[in-house]
Amino acid sequence: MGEDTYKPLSAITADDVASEAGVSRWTVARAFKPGAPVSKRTRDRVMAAADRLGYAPNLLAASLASDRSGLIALLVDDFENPHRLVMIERLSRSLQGAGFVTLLLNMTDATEALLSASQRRVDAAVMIGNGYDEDVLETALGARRLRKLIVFAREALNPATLSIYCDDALAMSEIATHLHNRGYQKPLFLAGPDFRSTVLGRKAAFESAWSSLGHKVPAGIASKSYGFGHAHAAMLRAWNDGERPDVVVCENDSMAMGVMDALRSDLGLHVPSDVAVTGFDDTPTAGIPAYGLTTYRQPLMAMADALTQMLLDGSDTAMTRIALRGTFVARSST
Amino acid sequence: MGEDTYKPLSAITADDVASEAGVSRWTVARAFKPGAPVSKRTRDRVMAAADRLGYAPNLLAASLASDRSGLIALLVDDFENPHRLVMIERLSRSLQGAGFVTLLLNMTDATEALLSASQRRVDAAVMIGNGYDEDVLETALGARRLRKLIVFAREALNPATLSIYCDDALAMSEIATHLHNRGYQKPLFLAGPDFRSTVLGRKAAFESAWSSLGHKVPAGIASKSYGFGHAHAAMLRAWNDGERPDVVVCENDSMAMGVMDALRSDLGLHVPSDVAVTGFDDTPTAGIPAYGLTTYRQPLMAMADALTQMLLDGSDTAMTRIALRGTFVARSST
DNA sequence: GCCTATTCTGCACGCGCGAGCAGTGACCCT
DNA sequence: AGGGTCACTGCTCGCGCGTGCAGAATAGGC
Repeated sequence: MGEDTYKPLSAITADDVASEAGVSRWTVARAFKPGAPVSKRTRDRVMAAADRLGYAPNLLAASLASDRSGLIALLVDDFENPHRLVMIERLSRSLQGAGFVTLLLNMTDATEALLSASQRRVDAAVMIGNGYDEDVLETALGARRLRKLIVFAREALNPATLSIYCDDALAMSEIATHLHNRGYQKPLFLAGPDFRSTVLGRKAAFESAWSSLGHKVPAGIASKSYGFGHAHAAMLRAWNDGERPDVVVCENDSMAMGVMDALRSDLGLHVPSDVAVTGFDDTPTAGIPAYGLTTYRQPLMAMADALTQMLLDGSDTAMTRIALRGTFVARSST
Repeated sequence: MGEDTYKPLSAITADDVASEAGVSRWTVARAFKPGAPVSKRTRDRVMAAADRLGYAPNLLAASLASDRSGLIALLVDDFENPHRLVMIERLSRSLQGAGFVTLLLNMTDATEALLSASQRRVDAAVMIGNGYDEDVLETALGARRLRKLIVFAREALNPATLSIYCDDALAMSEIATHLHNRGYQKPLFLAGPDFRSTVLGRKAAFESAWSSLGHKVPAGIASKSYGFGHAHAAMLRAWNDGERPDVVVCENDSMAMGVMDALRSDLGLHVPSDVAVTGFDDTPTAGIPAYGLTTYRQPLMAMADALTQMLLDGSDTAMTRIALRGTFVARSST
């Protein structure tokens, strides 16, 4: 049979292949299932027939019948942050490698996105964001319908919620030590709008690390968003308010770059000689000569793989949180 | 009934709601379908019952029965390019607004990704990339199984393939005119590895526009990828080979930034006084003071909406290609 | 108050496949 | 050769819902 005998795939079912190969529908299914009890001879015959007809199993029907969809929802907010792209890429790659497929949900409304995910019967939902309120994870409309729910790249407040993240305490301690060794005295912490930062997050981690090096508690300001522009504005405001740090420690790279531009272009200062800057994430642009940002790289691939592994094992009962160590990256901004 | 009567969603079906509301299963379905013939009274009763039980329709089963999944596959490659994130965001937002949901496929192998999409019975597949060979779109294993296939942000070679893209001819003509007016004489076009650029793409468009302004055909070089690093290297190589342009016209912003860094940090030149640079896309970082890149913004939101509209109408027979006009953005790099 | 026109509502059937059991045949041992 | 064992194959039922039609209920007209 030539290629022209292909029907639209939607019309070809396991039954067609079965009669083409002279076996039953269930044998066809077995042929397509690795490790199923079929003789090599029939499997070959089935596969040949399937090939001839251009058959591929309908995963929708399979999901319905088996109650496992192989779909993983990624609920993402803050698309302004270029780092999101890296996360998404790592996750989708790791998941695809394990036979999962990624449902990308633009999370303007977390509850709605969770509902949408549950209606598609995803095997798990992964939260990637800082703008959502964690309470929705516990409401019925939110997450109770979901099989599994994982908070990614952020430590969940609720100890019962699974989360996979970069160890901020370790990270900030490395940054603090670095700054201490370089002789900086007056750090200013620039946090995002997320109140969590002051409880669990990087701000708290930095403060604790800096204090334990024998310094007094550093000053801190907050930006209206995690983006470049608001950080830029926040830096200018702080400077005009008389804040005179010798290093600005930022909660992420986007903000750090906003700060650097404010310092250099608007205030005419030099980085790092007048004021140094650190970031977090090691965004692609952080490494370019124009910035040379000292930052901290999250172990994204390891985090993604940990997630995939967790989904494969179903080892959700064992651990509820996985904190991984990243790598400190020193560049010319400090 | 309190919240505690919620069962895992997977256990609640339309039947449960039906008996709770004292109607038949099909009436429940109608209540959830806008515009279906149900009396307001019963619809309200059904919705109340559904609410009490925490019911939401199983979209997997619905897809199987109706043969429309509401899934749109996004096949993406080149995650290095931060511009991809913007595209993905616009698309997912526009599609979600129309009730679709996005399947994100990391396209390392286009054929495999297309197969995966077809097995999930997506309503359409959208190709976003420059690294794939368009031939796969016509093979049986590739696209013939797909209901609809749209090439996004690139003009399809095959005239029968639907595509939605920014009008490169217009764009390059605006850029060329701008450069001409500023008095530049010796542009160098930096293309990506994609051979298409020389036929349909931006390179051809720029050459034609530049020539029609009375100049001779500009010089051109190619980079090994669309990324920052290779563009950086390509620029240095060209310079060492004696190339002395007064402006470098790049196929995208990432490359343009690579070129700027090569010019400034490695060759000690000034932009734009020694050599000017233009990009394409208006990436978030293009606007920051450190670059101030003159570039061209694709009308992404309009492109995304055009796609959504096309999917809603099913107006695929009417048009096969939609070229939209973007906006030229002049900054300090020229 | 009865008949028709119009809503509504209920139902048989099917979407394509998976789980788990029941059967068929082959192969081996005594 | 007969009985048992194991490898393989077929099959019944069901996943949850949509489609199209037939039957029931309601409204309107005289």
